[in-house]
Amino acid sequence: MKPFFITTAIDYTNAPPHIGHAYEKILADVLARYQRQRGREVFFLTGVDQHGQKVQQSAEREGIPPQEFADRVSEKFLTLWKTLGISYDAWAATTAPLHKAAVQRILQDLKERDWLYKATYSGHYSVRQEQFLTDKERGPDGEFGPEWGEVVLLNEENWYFRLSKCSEWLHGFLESRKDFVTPDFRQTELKNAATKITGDLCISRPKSRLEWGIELPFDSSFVTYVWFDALINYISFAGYGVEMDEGQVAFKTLWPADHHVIGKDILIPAHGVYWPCMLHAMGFSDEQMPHLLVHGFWSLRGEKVSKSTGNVVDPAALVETYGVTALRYYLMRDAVMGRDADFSEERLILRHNTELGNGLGNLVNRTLSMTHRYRDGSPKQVSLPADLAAHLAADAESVKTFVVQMDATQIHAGIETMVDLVNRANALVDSAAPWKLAKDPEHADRLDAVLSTLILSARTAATLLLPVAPEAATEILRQIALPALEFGGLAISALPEGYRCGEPKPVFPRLEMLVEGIGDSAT
RNA sequence: GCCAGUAUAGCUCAGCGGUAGAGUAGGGGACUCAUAAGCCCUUGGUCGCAGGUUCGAAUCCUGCUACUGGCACCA
Repeated sequence: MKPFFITTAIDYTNAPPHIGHAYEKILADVLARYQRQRGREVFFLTGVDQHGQKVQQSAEREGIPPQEFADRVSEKFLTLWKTLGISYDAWAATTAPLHKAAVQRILQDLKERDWLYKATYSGHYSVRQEQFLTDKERGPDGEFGPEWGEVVLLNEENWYFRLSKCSEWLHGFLESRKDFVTPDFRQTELKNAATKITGDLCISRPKSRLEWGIELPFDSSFVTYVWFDALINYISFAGYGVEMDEGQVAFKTLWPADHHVIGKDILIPAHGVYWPCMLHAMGFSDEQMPHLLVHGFWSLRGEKVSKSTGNVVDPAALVETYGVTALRYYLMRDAVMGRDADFSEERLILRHNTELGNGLGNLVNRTLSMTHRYRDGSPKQVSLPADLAAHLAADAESVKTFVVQMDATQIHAGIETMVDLVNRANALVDSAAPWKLAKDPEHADRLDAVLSTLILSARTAATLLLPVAPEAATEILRQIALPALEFGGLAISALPEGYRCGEPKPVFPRLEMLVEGIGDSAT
């Protein structure tokens, strides 16, 4: 089977990471970990977009070289991904020589096949903002507002990609590949929008305006702008257009990407129109087109997260306060794939304390505690009575359901399946009442069977939690002294020979609400 | 303006043609292995509004309202 190839958007190194960046990477990480757990080889690519005007401007403001500025911000992302346990296999930094070489090779090839041409654009240009203005920027009076400063009429030469040559192909493609985009309502949106996107795509900036980019191989007075730099990362870092050496993963075995995980803001037109058209122009067939997994945004108490309102949530601070387990669990649990979600620390704490602490954590704790108290950690091997066998059979069904849900990228649903399994196990503890069984020697076998069943259920629950909360799930497995269950393996209804469980210790300490929330800087 | 999405219990959401559901929060009870957790029972809703189709609609259709988003020749 082809390796599972998953990418995220590469983050722009102009501003430090916020909760949305963290969410996207955790999302991709959970899917990557899940696939590895299933035994599939995984190539998980993430990275940073380091070129561009804003980086150049920010660096100038601080009086340092753009590379230094980009590296500094990149470092913040790298640190955060380490904190969050993002298990990426490759790091796509767009200033890497390998990437530059691939971009230039692709541009040269497209130029030779007449996909690129040079043309002059003339329009209103804001000297202060260093950008061309459109009618959208005009005020109600039809004039450009004072925020643009001096506006001049300017002619500028640039290189263009013949996007319009692809429009017919794109429409056909979106018609035939119904599952190009997940969720499907995004594909509908894309189809409607794609028909309105006409004209060609400007892919360059004159160096007089922007130096911080990859030089066009056939015209040294220009750098390529945004998309032919950033989007190419998905293939350049997978080995496309790069000289192969020993350690390089062969591009052909990886492509196409199983998921480009992106936010809804960059679907149209970048990933939904430009990217497939670029690939098409490069000679990729319809079968070689990747799949887009589009996620929603997090708002903060119903408000859009934005720097101007100061309600940006710093993921590093959240980890500091609540721990990586609670954050990863909450973000995956409360956001329905593809839809927007509202972030609140109350809910983060609620999810953690009820489902993880009271539910799973307590199940593990009480199970191990009783196993030690009544059986010195080693339940005797007995054949299971019908009710307990049925309980384990239900667990096996839950695993199947989980696999279906995770394969469909419905992570929130998968977690719910885990929670259901835990609730069933907790109910079993009460209905079987081991503390009563322990008082009567006649029920000795029954007690062994119940404890074994509970340990096996806890193991299954920890297995399902593993992709979402690897640290905590690993700790549970350590305490119950069993390896994770293998997906697709046969249901196991017995503990191994000579089994002895470890000492229980709370894995999910209760979280308390702080008087002042992290996102409350405005108050 | 065009195109979508959402509107169901205080909160988060599921149901998508056949007598209103889950979790959580609130109330009550029995228990004691456990992170005063867990278990059982229970109070909460004229399913945004108005029409229509149907024997029957939260579920399909039409219109309206509110909120969210995409697009509108942004190089």
